[in-house]
Amino acid sequence: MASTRRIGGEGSESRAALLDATEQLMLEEGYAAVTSRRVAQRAGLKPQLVHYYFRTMDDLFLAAFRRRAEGALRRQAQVFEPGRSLRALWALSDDPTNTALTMEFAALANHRKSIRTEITRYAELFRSRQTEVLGAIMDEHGIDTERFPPVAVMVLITSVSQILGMEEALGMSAGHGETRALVERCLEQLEGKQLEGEQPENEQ
Amino acid sequence: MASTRRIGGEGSESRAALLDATEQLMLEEGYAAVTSRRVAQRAGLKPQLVHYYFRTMDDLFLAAFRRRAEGALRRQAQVFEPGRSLRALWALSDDPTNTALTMEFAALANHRKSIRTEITRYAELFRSRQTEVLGAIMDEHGIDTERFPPVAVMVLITSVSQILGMEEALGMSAGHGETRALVERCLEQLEGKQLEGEQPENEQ
DNA sequence: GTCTATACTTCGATAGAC
DNA sequence: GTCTATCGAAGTATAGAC
Repeated sequence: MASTRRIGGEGSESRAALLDATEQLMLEEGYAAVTSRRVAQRAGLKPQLVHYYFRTMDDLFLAAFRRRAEGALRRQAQVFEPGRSLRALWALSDDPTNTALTMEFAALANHRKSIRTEITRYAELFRSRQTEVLGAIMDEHGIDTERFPPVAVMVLITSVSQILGMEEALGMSAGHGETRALVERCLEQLEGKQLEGEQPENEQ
Repeated sequence: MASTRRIGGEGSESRAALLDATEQLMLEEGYAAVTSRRVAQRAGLKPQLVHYYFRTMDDLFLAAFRRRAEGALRRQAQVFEPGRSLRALWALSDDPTNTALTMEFAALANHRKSIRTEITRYAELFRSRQTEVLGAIMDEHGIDTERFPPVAVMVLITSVSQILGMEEALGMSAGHGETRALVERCLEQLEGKQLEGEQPENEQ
């Protein structure tokens, strides 16, 4: 009971609206545009409600990030249940909204310690789960996981999709078509032939 | 002569100090920490000098970015003169200070139009020059540039080095060792044997 | 080229009424 | 749970003296 001040309802409608507004602002104008006044305005509420529900702006960012991260974890778990496929793994990484928001949160984390801790925590959780799935897929396809450690391949996949998303958000496109085509060829090749001993040109 | 106000010396010592301070702040605390007051304080000057040399904060950011970009272009030109090597290309991409600053400027560009234009301009210039060099190197090594378009390979290289740098700035390291080792193996293999027709496992 | 002084805006956060 | 009112801090930018 540090400071006896006020409360903040969890399942509130206004609260959700504030989180939505936060995401929108981050996507459209960057995290610096997320101020109590602007978030409230976007949500059709008064600025003071931000502090009622979140106390500090850091808390708001944290809540927004956690909501996204938990959603992504759930989506990830769903996608990999039925028939685990490389393509699903790539599609999940390549979601534009996710890549843009991730980059924005990463930039934010550069100067907010409380957020940095949470981001790295979730990021490593993601990576370990994704690596687990990827390793299984690679085994199924008979890919040499000594030469191509799943975690390294996972870093490659994540890197490419993140940068493509980020560059596209900036309006860049040079080389993107060729890159996506290359990725596509690799996926086709891997999904087409299973359990062959030949050396694959795939890099994903 | 839009607004007849004041001047701003180009080769000034204070000006350079302000640009240095800007870079430091961006690296240490993110672009949001770059305010006229804090930049001046870091440079041991008065806040008003920022506006004397740069008029607006956007001008300051632009000047800082251009200085970096021009330096990088010069460095790039130097490195590729003697014996163009894949390793040099990778090392240039993998410079930690550059990757961190690039990400920070990219984040900044998300909500400052004047900066976005300049960043994409330079980024596409970089990519085209790097692709040119990479294409030549790949030809020398007999790599099939139909299957692996140089520009796509360049996107891969850039992606991996950028994300590794960004994650390391955040304190992450999961999979980095394995990824660097994988890149290293690819470089060795490519530099070791030239002009062989066999299908290479390289992904760079 | 650098300073003092200052106008104006926006921000985070809190107190207290309803 | 939402409102009015408000404090103090920090931001950008400009005018004008030295």
